[in-house]
Amino acid sequence: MATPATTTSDIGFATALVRLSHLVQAVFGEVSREHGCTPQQAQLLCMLVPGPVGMTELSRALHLEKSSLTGLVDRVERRGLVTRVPDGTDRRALWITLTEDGARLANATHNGVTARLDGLATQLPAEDLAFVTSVIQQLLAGRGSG
Amino acid sequence: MATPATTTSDIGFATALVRLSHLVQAVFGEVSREHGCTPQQAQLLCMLVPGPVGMTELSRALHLEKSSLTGLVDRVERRGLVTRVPDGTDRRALWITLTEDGARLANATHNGVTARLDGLATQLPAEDLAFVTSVIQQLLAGRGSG
DNA sequence: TAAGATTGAGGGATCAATCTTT
DNA sequence: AAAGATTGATCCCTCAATCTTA
Repeated sequence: MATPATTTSDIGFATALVRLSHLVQAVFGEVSREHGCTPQQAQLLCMLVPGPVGMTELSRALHLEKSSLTGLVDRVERRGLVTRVPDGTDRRALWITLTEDGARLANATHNGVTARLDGLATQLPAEDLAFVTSVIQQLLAGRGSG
Repeated sequence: MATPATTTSDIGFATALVRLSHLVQAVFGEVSREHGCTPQQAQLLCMLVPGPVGMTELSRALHLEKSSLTGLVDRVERRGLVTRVPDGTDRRALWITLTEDGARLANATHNGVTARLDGLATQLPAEDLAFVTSVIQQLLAGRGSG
């Protein structure tokens, strides 16, 4: 396990987390913009890759209020990336489904974000990378991973 | 250096970063709400603790467009947490200054967020914490630090 | 009553255009 | 023309209230 040289400005753990969070958000935003959509729209599309999902489950998965999701689906549907499909048995419920364009965009942005984030760690020894990933998982498990 | 037990669902580095980012954002939001403001307002106030700052420098520090900052300062000024002070020599420029209420809120939220994030790592051995912090710093240094 | 979804008000972000001062 | 700041249009979020269906 390599010991990284401590830089002159030694920031605390909390500050490091806040800055890292900003970096991740920035990467997500950049990649999405390159593909002509917003990061929120990209997140939504990626959730739909395995198959159609209902509004309620989507709002839980994306940690969004129902009303936020309504607006988000509105805009993404307007762009022709998803469609609202009525449920056969429950007339209240809707299934959000990817169009072909939506599926293409979902894959492109997911691959882009993953590549860019993994690319941040190319300088890092493989075992350090694995260790940090593992520690982060522990932190997430300690809370609701929210 | 302790080796954390690998959990059954072994997620990748990129996914770990995205989830961690969500967690940090959530903590920031919770603490700010407990203190009666939004996370963005809290961030702004914290920047002003050392002393008054100009609009242009603030927008750089917060990674915000000038227009976003105008609106943010508008709302925070309406709440009596900051004031716009004209520059003596340049009649275009403004200095954003904390009121007493603003300074109180800035300190309270900063301490709250730091405590909560540090609290996430209480289960972690001290040397693991230091190592992870150091690795994150390396990642940040590799880019523009977000 | 409860569940699924939408609407409306307000805070927050970007982008493009604008206005004043330098 | 360039710099400091604001305005307007659009997207995104929360919260509270509402409408329909179960």
